[in-house]
Amino acid sequence: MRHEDKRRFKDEIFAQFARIGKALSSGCRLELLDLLAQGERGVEDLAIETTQSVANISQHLQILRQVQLVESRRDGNYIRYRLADRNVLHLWLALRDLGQERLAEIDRLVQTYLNDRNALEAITCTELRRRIKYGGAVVLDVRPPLEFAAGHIAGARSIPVAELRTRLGEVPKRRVIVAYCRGPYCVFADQAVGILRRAGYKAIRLDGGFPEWQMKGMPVERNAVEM
Amino acid sequence: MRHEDKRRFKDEIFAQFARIGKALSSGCRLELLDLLAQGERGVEDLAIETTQSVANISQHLQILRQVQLVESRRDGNYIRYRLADRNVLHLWLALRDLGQERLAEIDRLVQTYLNDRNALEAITCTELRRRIKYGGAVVLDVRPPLEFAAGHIAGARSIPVAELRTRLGEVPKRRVIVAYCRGPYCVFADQAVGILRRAGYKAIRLDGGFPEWQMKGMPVERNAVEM
DNA sequence: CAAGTATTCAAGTATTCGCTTAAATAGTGT
DNA sequence: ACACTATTTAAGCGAATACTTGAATACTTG
Repeated sequence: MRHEDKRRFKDEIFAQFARIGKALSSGCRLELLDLLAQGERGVEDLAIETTQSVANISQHLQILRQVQLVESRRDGNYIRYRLADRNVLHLWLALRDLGQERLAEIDRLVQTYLNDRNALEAITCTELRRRIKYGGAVVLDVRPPLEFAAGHIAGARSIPVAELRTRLGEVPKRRVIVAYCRGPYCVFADQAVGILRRAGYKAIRLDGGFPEWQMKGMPVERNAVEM
Repeated sequence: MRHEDKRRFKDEIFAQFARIGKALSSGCRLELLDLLAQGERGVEDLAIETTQSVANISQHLQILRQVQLVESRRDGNYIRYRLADRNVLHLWLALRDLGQERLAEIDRLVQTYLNDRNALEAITCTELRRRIKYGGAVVLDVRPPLEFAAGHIAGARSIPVAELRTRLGEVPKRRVIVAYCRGPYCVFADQAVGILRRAGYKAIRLDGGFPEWQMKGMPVERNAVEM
C-alpha cells in the first residue's frame, strides 16, 4: 500500500469512528441513550421526558440511528426506539464511568443537586444478588410502570416513586428494602429511600440502576406482555 | 428537588458527559488516542505521524486534555502526552469495537484497503499466550522502536517492519512467527507477515495489537530506559 | 378508501468547530 | 541571563451543528 493510500485509509476509517463520537457529543442524545437503556420508548414519550420538541427529538434519534446506536420498529401508530445492541449500553456506561471518574464538574453537580447522596450509602449489585439469594431482601423498582414492564431485576416489585406514599401498605415492615431506579444520576431511588425511612422502614438504595444490573449479567425479568 | 431543578441537573450533567463525546467526535483526535494507546509521544512526533500541522495537533491535544482523556509532562525541551487513565483506552476500544461491529462502512474500508486481510488468518491474544507458555512461539513486534520501548508484549523481540527485510537473519527459521503491531487497523503486521512468508517463514499476525493485549491484562514489558 | 395521527423532513438562523497563519510563551541548556 | 526551540494561543474563515417552525409522509384504523 502506498503512503498516500495509507493516509487516506486512516483518515477515512477514523472519520467513521468519529461518527459514533459525534453521536455521543450532544447532551440531549446521551439523555436519550440513557432513557433507552431502560427499555423501548416512543418518540413523543421521549420528547416529554426530555422536555424537548418532538421534531428535535426525532432528528436526534435519526442521528443515533444513522450510526446504528438505536433501532426502531412500528407499534400501531407509534414508532418505538431501542438501543441497537448490548454494546451500545457498554459504550455509554464506559463513557459515563470515565466522566464520573475524571471530570470534577460531574462530582460537583452531584454534590450540588443530590446533596443527600452522601448520607445514603448504597449497596452494590453483587451484594444485592447475594442478599436476594440468602437473605431474602425486598427489592423495590421505583421507576415508572412502563420501564418496569420493559425489564426489571428478577423478583423486584414495582411501586413507582410517585405512588409510594399512598402504597406504603404494600411494603413489608421489618425487612430491609432495597430501592433502585434508572441509575446513579436518577433521583427516584433517593426519594424512595427518603420516604421509606421517614415512615420507619429500613431502606437503602442500589448503587446504579437497572441498566448497570443488566450489564453485569445479573438475572432480569420482563413482563410477559407482548411488546 | 423541584421539577425545574431536576431538569437543570439533567441538562448540566448530560452536557458534561457530552464533553467527552465531543472529544471523541473528530477523526484526528481518535487517531491521536489510538497513537497514544501505544505509549507516550511528543507533539511534533504526533503531528508528523498524522500529517497535520503542529498547531492543529496541539489544539486537539488541548481539547483531549480539557476532558482529562490525556495528560502531559515535560521531558527536556519536549512535552510528552499520554492517555490519562486505563479507562480511556477502555472507552476508545469500546467505541472502536462497536463501530467495527455495526458500521458497514468500516468493513467496506477494511475490504478495500486491507484486501489481503481475509487471507491472513490471525491468532487471538489468549491463544498467543498459550503458545508462548507451552509452544515457545516467536513474538515479533514490528512497530517503530520508540513504541516498542514504551511497552510491548512480554518476551517479544523488536524488528520494525521497515527494517525487517534487511534483518531477516535475526528471525529463526522453522518456528512459527507471530507478528503484531498497533492494532487491527494498522498494516505493519500484515506487511511483516507478507515479507516473512515470501521469505519462506511460517508467519501469522496477532488479532489486535499491543493496546488490546495490554487491555486484556496480559503480561507486558517495558524497556528499563528512564523515560 | 378516507380520515386521523405520530413521525419525519426541509428551510432558516445563530452558534460552534476545524484548520490555517502568525505571533506569543515558557522552559531548557549553556 | 541569553538564545533557542517546542509548544501554545489568537485571529480569521468556511463548513457543520442545534434548535425552531411549518409542511409533508406514511402508516393505521374505522
